[in-house]
Amino acid sequence: MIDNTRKRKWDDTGNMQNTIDKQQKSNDNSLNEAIETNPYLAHLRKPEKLISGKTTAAQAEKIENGEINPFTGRHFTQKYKDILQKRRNLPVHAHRDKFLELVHNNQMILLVGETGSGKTTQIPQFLVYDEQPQDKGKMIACTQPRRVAAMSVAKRVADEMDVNIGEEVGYSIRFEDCTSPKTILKYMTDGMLLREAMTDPKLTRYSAIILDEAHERTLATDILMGLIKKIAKNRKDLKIIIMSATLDSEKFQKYFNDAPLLKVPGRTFPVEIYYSPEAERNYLDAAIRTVIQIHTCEEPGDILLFLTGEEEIEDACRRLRDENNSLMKASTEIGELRPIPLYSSLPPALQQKIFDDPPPPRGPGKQPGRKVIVSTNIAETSLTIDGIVYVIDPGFSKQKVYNPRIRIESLLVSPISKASAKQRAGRAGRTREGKCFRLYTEQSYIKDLNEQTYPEIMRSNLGSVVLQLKKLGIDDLVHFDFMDAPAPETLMRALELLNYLEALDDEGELTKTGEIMAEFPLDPQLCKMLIASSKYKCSEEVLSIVAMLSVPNVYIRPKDQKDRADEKRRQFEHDDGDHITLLKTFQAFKANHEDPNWCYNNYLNLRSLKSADNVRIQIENIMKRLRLDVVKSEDDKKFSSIRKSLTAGFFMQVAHLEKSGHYLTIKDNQVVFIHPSSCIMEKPEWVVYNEFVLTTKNYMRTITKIKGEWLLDIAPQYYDMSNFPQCEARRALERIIKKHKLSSSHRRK
DNA sequence: TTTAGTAAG
Repeated sequence: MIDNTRKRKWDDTGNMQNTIDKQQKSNDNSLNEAIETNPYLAHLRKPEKLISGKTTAAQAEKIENGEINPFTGRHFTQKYKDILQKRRNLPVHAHRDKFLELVHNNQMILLVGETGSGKTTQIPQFLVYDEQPQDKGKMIACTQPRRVAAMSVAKRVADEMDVNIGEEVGYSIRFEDCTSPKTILKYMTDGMLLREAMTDPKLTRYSAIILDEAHERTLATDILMGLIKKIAKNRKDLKIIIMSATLDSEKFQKYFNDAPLLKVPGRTFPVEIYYSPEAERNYLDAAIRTVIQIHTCEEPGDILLFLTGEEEIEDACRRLRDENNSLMKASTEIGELRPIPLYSSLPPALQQKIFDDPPPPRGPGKQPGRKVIVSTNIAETSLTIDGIVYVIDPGFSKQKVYNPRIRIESLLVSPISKASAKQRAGRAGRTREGKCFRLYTEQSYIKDLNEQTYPEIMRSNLGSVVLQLKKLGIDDLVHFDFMDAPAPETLMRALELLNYLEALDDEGELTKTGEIMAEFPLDPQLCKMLIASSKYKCSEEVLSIVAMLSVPNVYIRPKDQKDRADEKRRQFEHDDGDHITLLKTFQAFKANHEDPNWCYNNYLNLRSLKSADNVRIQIENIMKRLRLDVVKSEDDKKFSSIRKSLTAGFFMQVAHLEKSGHYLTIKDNQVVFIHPSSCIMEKPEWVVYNEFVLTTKNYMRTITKIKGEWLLDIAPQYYDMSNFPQCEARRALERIIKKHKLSSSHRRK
């Protein structure tokens, strides 16, 4: 078979005479010469060697343009060659030499590349050709904030490099390690790299680390930045590249010791911004009005409307459907307006609808229809939708806030930042020129919006983070080099929690228990509960409960079928409380062989349950590795053992029933109520709760009844009467102590 | 008598 491409190649490098001349030069070298020049012998060629850390774009491109894949020794495929041409058109390609020059002369560099610049796929490859990590037995890591991104980019880059995914190019995310000893380029979630740092504190297996999407400032990215900065001092051979879309470059440069900054333009279309002339009283009304205006007056093109939450989104969709019905009745010309909701808890099949084609015109020559996607800020970063031409931005989103004084994380509808507003507007310019309607005044944009959203580390409970940092060997948290330091009070709260859980001793040193706890990808309270369950011999059951507590709510309750859903849920309920209900639900799911129909009929979220199953397997493996007993409890003691384990982890989240009939939380005496979703109907004297939610009232959600004496037995360090405020709970506990002393002295007699 | 922005380990 004559292969056309090879034939052409022969003619191109052509020059048969030249080849023959060369072959005649020296008999000794003739074989080598032939291998070098004869394309039919190309597979015998040794790939041209690049010198690590000293390559130029031209040298690297020559190899990329060649016939043999330097990483596998195989012939490049036609598919590779096709993709290569497209890669060369990416904006980042024009900056390859500049990038290499910066990498050669600096340990750390910052790279800002707008959407469509190709930075996430190309920069790691530029580095692979330059670093030659395989010769050093090392890898290059590129982190992503999200699992899907790590996975899909890795697959794309494996194609681009003409290798099999999981071999030279791989990825590593929770539940899936798709790498091999051959791997030289590894995409991974930022959290995963942080996990690796716990066993390999200097990250010795990497010769270069790329932190991508740094502007998102996830908890893990922030910690990694501090950590890597520290590692860099002791590992001069480690290259570090911080990449992001829009980045507060001055702040980043200052933090990274004035590292040089490379800017790469993106490939997007201009978006025209329109502001409201005056402040809107009700942004939801204004948003719906704007949708209708666009639909009736503007050119074809889909709309993306940002709202704050599920309920608001469903409500807006309903109203838009009504509006559409009246419009269609009023005119036969106008196209259909089809609202599509989008938020994370929506079942995947419904999420897919955002990619459907817009509705067709209602007849020949009539106006086409239009999709309007009504979304949370999931569409701001996590999901990109092509075909959006109009964006409506009311300027709000739900954001997590943490109040260390009352130790509560809650969600609050808050104004977005300028960075967020720009990101939202950008969503209109992905396919062609677009428009963004901001439902606030320009004045308000300039004066009221913060430049950047507060990073997560400043808005979160840091229990887990502090445990991880301790495990990473960071002893002095107060002086750890955070880009933005969390509030001292937040750190104090975390240290206090870990001390009470006996993960840290009074000097703040990690204890043996703390070492074990840090191994689990769970909140400290859940870790403690698991460890205790081994002692109380019910770890099989507690494992399931922990897994169920670490996934999104499994109980589905559609607005129009509440009663039926509640009735179905009742079959799993147990008098001891909601934790046991979770256990029974999970057990029923397994007993029914994870059947999707069974889930559907019982109003259970299949996705959540499957994910609980995955978590459970992972946690069980960690327990076995740490030699913690995984045992099934004896039936007669089962539920009290489980409740004792719960108490061992959550003794700081206890409420006591007062004579008034209200619950007060322990020590800080907040009035709290049992969440209406709880299966507990009568009011037990003592309850532990999993979380505290602040809505119309202060609610405890997912609660279980316990006994006062357990608190004294299991957590004497917290229930120390010499350090306990006066209150009914204290008096109740003192009565228990007295009774116990009495009965034990009776026994002694 | 009623919540859930997003993501990660």
